[in-house]
Amino acid sequence: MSNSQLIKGSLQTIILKLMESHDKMYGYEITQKVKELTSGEIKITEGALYPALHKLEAEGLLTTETQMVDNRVRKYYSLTKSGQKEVSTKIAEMKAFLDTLDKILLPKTALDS
Amino acid sequence: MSNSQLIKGSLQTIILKLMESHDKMYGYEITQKVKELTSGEIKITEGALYPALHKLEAEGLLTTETQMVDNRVRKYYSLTKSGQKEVSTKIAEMKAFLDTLDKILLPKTALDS
DNA sequence: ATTATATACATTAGAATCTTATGTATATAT
DNA sequence: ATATATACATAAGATTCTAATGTATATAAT
Repeated sequence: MSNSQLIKGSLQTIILKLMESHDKMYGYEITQKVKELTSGEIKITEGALYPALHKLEAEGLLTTETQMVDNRVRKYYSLTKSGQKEVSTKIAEMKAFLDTLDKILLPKTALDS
Repeated sequence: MSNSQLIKGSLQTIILKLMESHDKMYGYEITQKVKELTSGEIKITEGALYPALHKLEAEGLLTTETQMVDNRVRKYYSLTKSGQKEVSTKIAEMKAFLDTLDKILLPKTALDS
């Protein structure tokens, strides 16, 4: 993510969640999809993306298959069974954390607006 | 934060936001307040807290005054003018990021529940 | 008496995750 | 000939965290 270093650690969750609605995706496609979905507000850099993909593969959450398309290599990633479970876990963890964070960040006068 | 390493970079925002509703706070007090507000779900470790406080002070967002209480040293932190402005900025940035994140993490069938 | 816990500060080693820069290679548009 | 897009990847350095350690006082428990 090239912009806000505000929140680190969300990249894995983003990747896994995207995979949930796409049978397979390759790295470059992920960067473009995220840019498209967020109107350019989140830009995933290669230096963050590829290590994250390699790690998710090493952890058994993603598998790969390489294809040649237009004389260029594409490495497609897909969710494994384990990966499918992990998506739900990671999303739940993030929601829980954000709910907890709200307890601090929301003004006590929570009935505003 | 002892639990989720999911979200790094939110500690500064947490500290500044807490300061907004407390004229002055000392380090240990912050750890207890956060634990209390989040029912023990977020535990700030000293290794994260003190460097963060020192950095915020170095950036001119916090000032300090030391007091002796019960024969123990307490270092009180307060928001500077600059710090007061920065709270709003940081909160706005975090909200913006979370809104953007939702574009990816929320299922397309956004009308669900 | 001694040990554990609470209060209160702080630093350090190591891990994890990011940015920025660089590298290789093909294809297309200017 | 150059820039941009597509497509992979690594490496140096920065930042931010955890876990461990250190110092010191006060109090509660055994």
